[in-house]
Amino acid sequence: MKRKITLKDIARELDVSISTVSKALKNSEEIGRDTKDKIQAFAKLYNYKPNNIAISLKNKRTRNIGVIIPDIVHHFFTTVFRGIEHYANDKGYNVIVCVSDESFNKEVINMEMLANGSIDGFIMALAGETQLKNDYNHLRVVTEQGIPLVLFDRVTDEIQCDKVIINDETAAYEVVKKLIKAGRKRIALITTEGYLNVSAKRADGYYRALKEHNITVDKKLVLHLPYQQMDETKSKKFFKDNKVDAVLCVNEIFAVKCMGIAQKLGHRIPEDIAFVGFTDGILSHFATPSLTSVDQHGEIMGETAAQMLIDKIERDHENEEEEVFETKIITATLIERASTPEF
Amino acid sequence: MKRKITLKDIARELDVSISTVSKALKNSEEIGRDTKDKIQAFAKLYNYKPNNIAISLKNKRTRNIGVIIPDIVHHFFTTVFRGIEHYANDKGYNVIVCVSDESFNKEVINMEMLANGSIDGFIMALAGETQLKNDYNHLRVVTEQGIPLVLFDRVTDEIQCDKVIINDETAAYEVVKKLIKAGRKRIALITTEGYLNVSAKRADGYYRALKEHNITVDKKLVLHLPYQQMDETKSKKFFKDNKVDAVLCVNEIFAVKCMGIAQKLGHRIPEDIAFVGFTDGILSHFATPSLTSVDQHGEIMGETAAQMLIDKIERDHENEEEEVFETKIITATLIERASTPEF
DNA sequence: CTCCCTTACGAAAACGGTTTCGTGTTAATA
DNA sequence: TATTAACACGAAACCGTTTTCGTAAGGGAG
Repeated sequence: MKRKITLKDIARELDVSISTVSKALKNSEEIGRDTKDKIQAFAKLYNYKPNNIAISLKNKRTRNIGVIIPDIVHHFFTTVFRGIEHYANDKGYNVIVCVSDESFNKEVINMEMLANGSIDGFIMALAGETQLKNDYNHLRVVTEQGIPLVLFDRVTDEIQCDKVIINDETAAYEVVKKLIKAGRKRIALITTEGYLNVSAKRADGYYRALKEHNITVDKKLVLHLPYQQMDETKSKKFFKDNKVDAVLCVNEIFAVKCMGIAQKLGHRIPEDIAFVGFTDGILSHFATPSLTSVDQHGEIMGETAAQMLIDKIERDHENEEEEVFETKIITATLIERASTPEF
Repeated sequence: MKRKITLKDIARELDVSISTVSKALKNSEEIGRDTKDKIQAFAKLYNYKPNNIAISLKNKRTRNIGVIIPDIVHHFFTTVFRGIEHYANDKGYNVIVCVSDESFNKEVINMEMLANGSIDGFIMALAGETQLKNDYNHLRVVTEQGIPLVLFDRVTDEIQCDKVIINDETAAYEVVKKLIKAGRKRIALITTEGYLNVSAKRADGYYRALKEHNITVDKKLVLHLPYQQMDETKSKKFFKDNKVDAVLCVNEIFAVKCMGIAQKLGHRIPEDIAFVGFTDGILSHFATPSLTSVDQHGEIMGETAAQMLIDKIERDHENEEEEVFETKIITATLIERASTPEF
């Protein structure tokens, strides 16, 4: 087993000082041609690579960024992650991922683990539980320590930091407007239980569109389902009890599942009921009929978040000017497929 | 901005030595009650947390593990990742993820980046290109340095290390056997182009089942499609040209897409054609009809891999006994749904 | 009073680098 | 020949810990 070789090893073998070796490997002008050649050849021969940890300690920079997301087996979050990973890798950063499983405690523990020197900055989407508790102390602690933080998608106004979100409210508004223009009168909203920032915003857009077109909101047409799982009986009852001609769902699972239920009840899609979902994932493509869906451009969100974070990390080292925080808004786009009439 | 406090800061403030502070915070018997109380109180007040990087440097252990996978927007890999992350987190390890994008070069670069001290061990699934090139030198370099490595799913016999795989061959064999028992005569195989270890094994199982039941293999019934995307015209032609009554697909995308094509051509599923896919993901649940699929138990694979790796990492520190490598085989199970007749 | 053993703490090396500054040698210049 | 600048390199501090070893002070025994 060949243990890794260090500067000290090279110095000893070649009978020079450690500083000389260090400089020679950085091709410093300070070192003579012959000595440099000798050292560089030796280093290459023995495949010398500097130890990242030692460099991190010295520079107080790890070139790692920490990503904390609620779930990883989830199309949108993995898409964002891909964007982050690509951008970060390009810039020479590695990504440490922690999954909060929507749990407040896990989120706190993960942040504390990483905040003690392991990373140069955080990118995260808040756990559902955190949003519910409305407790962001762990975020505050981290930012006060001067660790850059970028929130995406699941954000909060309580914390001053960079943010990347999509125009959820407007996107929902536009979709509902299109449905109204297409002649739909009884438009349902299927959303999550509990408090999720993004669901609430999508609902806002839904309400605004209805109001603007003088459609009175029928509370019966808003169905709340448990997050990330389906309550089959509840949704079946919903479609039996209510006459609807269009449905906006805050995610694609709800949409696809409800399309199935509606179809079984004899409704034709999109003739009788039009369906639109959020999160343009794999399900939307392959559903029957294929689902018209709001594309959140996760990869772009990820890239944007990573760019904002790395900018801040690298600027941090130059000066200590007043902090300015930005919120970037990604524009969602509607991907039209077979579950809606042509708009 | 409160910068992080160090041992040195505490020592200075309380007018004791750094060593005393270090020992006091570890509750060492060496330090007097009063001094310990004083130091511990101060540390708590100022929220002292040791710097991970410094500890890593000192201990030559990072408590990070590196995971390199071909893709992250991919149900199976994220499932495995979830298993890894959960187990690792439980044991106090963090996970650094790199995505090779199926590229040999990226895989090599990522490994080199991480191998220089950033991680204590690797868990990886080989990139498609790596399997094609059959070049595993980067893996060899790493293992020779004494860095533990666990391969999963996409493995190779060329490298001696721990491995976790599923019984792909047997699983495919069993499926095809069931289809034959159910009276199907013309069973097709839809697999990937190029060289993917797992696809090859699944094909082996397919051939073995046919042979054992004296069904002559019809090369026309084996369709090769480009990986992770669909060649629509090619597959449409396939179903027009060939009369088949069952199809085994090496992934669920192929299966769901081909079901759609077959249905459009007027075939009933499962009466005319039965479909079985590999990778029991979200698509299998929501397809119409829902897809009978081989569950690869990704989460268990991930946990198993993480357990093997961490065992090895932590054993490494105890003794330098002869290395023993294991290959653990996870048993895949068939999830029967509506795309097959009842077996 | 001396000797020795605890007790309680500090000095220093080590982990593997980077970087500042000092210095001996040589050659050019006055 | 004396002065000096350029060159080439080394010593040492530093990043934040851990850990070994040394030692001063104090108390008890003889």
